[in-house]
Amino acid sequence: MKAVSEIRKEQDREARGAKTRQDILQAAVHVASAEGLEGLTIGRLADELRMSKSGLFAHFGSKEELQLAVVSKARDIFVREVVDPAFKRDRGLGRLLAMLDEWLAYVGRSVFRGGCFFMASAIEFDSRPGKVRDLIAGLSRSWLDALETEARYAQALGQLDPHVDTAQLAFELHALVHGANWYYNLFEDKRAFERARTGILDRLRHGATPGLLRLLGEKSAARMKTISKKTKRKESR
Amino acid sequence: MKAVSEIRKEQDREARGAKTRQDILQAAVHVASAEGLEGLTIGRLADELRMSKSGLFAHFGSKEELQLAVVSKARDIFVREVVDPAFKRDRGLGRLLAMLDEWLAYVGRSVFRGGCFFMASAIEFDSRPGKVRDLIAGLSRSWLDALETEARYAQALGQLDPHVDTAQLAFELHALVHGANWYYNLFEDKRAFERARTGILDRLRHGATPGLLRLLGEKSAARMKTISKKTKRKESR
DNA sequence: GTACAAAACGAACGATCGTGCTAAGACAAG
DNA sequence: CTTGTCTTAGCACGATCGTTCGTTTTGTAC
Repeated sequence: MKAVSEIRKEQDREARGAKTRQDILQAAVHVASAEGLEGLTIGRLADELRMSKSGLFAHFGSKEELQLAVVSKARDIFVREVVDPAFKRDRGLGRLLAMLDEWLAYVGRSVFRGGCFFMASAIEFDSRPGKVRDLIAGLSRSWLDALETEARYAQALGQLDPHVDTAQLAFELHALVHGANWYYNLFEDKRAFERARTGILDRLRHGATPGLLRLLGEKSAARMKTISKKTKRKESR
Repeated sequence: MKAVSEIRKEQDREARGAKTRQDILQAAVHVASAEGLEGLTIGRLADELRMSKSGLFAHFGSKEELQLAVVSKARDIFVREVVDPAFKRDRGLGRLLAMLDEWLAYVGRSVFRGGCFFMASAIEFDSRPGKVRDLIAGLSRSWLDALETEARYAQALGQLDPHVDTAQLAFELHALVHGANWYYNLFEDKRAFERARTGILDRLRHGATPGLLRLLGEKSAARMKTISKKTKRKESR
């Protein structure tokens, strides 16, 4: 057992160290998104933060622990940028659409330098067993499940045809955003997002119940205005 | 100008060296698909082939040249494994479907250890300017265009509704295979391919002309047998 | 003030990176 | 056989990798 004062002291220390740790992770997450989790280097990171290699290293103890911390940090950013805004919407079709829209927007505003952090790290680690891979796979699974869960809510709420295979739907919606991330980052072409959104709306419209189809139509029309107005003319060359 | 004999001699040398070069690239392409093009290391590769680092290095002159050669080699393999089989089919919907099927099959039989080589390297290099990135982007563009071209043929042949936006269609088909590659390699779950194929057939059916819809239905039924028979039971848990 | 613990540092470890430089071996031309 | 060219090897370079170790700095408790 520790005295109160000792605990107090430790908390202060931790708070002080935690500040540095967060600064490190903030920088690390952006380096990793551009260079990959394996390309992320302790020396390079220390230089960027004007710290000593050993001082930085002491916060994590091993490179793998650093990578795990970076993935967790990326998760926090993803939650803040995508999940939280979307979850302000009511459950069901509205939230599902918001999740996809926020996700596309987060790719589009390049929250991470190298596109969606999790798509990049998933492909980097998918054939590299270990804790890092497991963590990435788990987070990816959760997000995919969250999409499917929302589709099920939409069914329960009568917004989506109950005959629709929600796992299939989640797979396809996910694939469309994946495709947009790929297209946008490789070709630097913002049309990727229109394409993805068109696909998403088609998938959702396909299983929408007649009553809610109008609702969806309104929503989508309102949202599409922002993006597609300028590019629509370009497309009809 | 060179004498005939000199040219003859050089060709022999080249042929001898080219054999070694091909052996190197064969190994390199598989290492790169698992570890990434940047993770591919000259020393590691030399060990694997029981060559000296410098002897191997002399074939390329720089790491970037090696990477470029590896990407070209991967292209050759992709052509042999996917493009050639698909292009035996007649132009139009048949070939388009064959391209996607062969592509999925090539991902499924893990021609490269780390999933589809080009998806992995595209994401690795998309935020890393240089010749390698340009080469990958060019090849990706060609393949995407090839999909769209075939869709246009399908329209010209009356197999596909001429109102369908072929660029949009190609984007979505590509995204579905992309999604399957991601899902399969991350979760090691072969259902990825059923999902992708279901999505692909939905996309094609959507714009199919009434006459050819029956044809498509037959084709898809014949092909689906092979894959989904065993997994269909698993799914209905 | 002294005592103590956490945080950060500096220097070095062995390993490996990409890349040169030089020489040995293989083989064809004269 | 000599000569020249191409292939492969040997060796070393400076840099950087992840990691360890002992020390110094910093800030709080007494």
